[in-house]
Amino acid sequence: MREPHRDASPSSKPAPKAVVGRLSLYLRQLETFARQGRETVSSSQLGQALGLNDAQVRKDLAYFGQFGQPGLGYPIEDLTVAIRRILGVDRDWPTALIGLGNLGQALLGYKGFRLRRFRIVALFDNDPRKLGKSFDGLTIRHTDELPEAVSSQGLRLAMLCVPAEAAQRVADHVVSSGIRGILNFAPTSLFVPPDVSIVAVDLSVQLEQLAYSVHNLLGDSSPADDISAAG
Amino acid sequence: MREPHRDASPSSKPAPKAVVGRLSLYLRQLETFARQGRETVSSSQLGQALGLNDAQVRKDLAYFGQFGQPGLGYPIEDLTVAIRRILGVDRDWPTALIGLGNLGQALLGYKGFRLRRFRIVALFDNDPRKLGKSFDGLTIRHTDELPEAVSSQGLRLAMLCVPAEAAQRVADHVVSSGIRGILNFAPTSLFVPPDVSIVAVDLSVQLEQLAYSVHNLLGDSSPADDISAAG
DNA sequence: TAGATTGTTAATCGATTAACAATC
DNA sequence: TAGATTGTTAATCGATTAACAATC
Repeated sequence: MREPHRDASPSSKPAPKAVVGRLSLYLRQLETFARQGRETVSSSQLGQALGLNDAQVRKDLAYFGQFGQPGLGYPIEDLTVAIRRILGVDRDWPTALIGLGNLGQALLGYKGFRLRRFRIVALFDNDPRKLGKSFDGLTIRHTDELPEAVSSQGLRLAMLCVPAEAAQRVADHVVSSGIRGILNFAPTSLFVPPDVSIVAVDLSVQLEQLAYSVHNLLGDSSPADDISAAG
Repeated sequence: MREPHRDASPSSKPAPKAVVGRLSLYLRQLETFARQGRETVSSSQLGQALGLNDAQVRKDLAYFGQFGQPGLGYPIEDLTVAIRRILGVDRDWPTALIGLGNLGQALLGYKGFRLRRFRIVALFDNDPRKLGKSFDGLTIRHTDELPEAVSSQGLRLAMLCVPAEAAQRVADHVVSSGIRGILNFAPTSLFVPPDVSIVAVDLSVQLEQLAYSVHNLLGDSSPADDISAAG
């Protein structure tokens, strides 16, 4: 048996957003290592698997506590449990899906979310042709019914897949219904109060970044021959 | 008539990745302004619409040339054209979609890509049950046929929607087939040669970031009452 | 013990913001 | 002209990497 780690938040500094993003990557990689039957991992091994510097791995983890043992590395099982708790993915997240166009319907079927305990338990759309239809055992309701659903179903997050023109209006309604986190798939910037979190998934922006680098960086000159990693 | 801007790349410094990402946001906002009939915009107006600092807007644009006029701001039409050219979205990008599970099928139907001239013109999947099936007038082929398709169809980008376990293997094949840009939807880190660009779209990581901030940042303490923006 | 590896401080690097002369 | 706004330099802020004593 190992000693429990000392403290889940030893320093008072809040973790930067970039650190939290990497925490998700660490979790996923640790799960992969665990499936391979490994029991410990060093910061350099974990970093290598993700294309990150070993010092960065140690520093990131140190934001949240002391999880490793000098000379031995990090216990995979314990660290996995700790990161799940830090991220808040050690419980279910009842989630509303708003907007059932192409993308919305796909997200509904996407297994990656279920795996991570994000449960889509309510569907909303204001298109009269869609109201009342069912997907996956869930009936599409009008967003007027959001506040009721938030309290009766304990909704905490919403995935927003509505057209750009409607996004801010719907977001305002989502927020006033009591939801505190929005994953925004609409291609537009949203403004929300500071006690609401928002994460933008901007597919066109990401494709444009790809186009830029293929177009500008690689067409003519080519850099050194190392290897680059990306999630 | 206005003077043309002086140079599309006046400084020798390469643009940081973050700047390129914001360039996409500027482009989208400029298109919105243009639809509203506006002809010029100042850095502070553009920044405000996106939740960015005005100095940052000016500095970002200055990486690529002199587009504005002191006292007047930026001409929307000209700047739009310039940014499209810089990003490389002033032309079609023939794109392969690899992996036609839930997510892949949804991306095929997603109109946002077409709007931006990313054309999905070839489908690949190695599941025997899917081979030969058609979507949207395109027949699903085995990835063995990728090299041929790259040369005959001029494919330049690939969207990778295969399971995590297969992703690296398929990516290697995609790269050896001559594709130079990958949009990776598989929840795993990929390693590619330095002359290949890769952008990760990691939905679970993004949802976990959302869970973290809802869980940790907002539950207890709440910060000041300004407003935050996100794409 | 000797070798490995952590947690953390210091050094480096890069990105954002403020300030302002130049210019429309 | 006076007011507005750019492009750019300097100041600030934050994030990454290197280095190393402490520790298993």
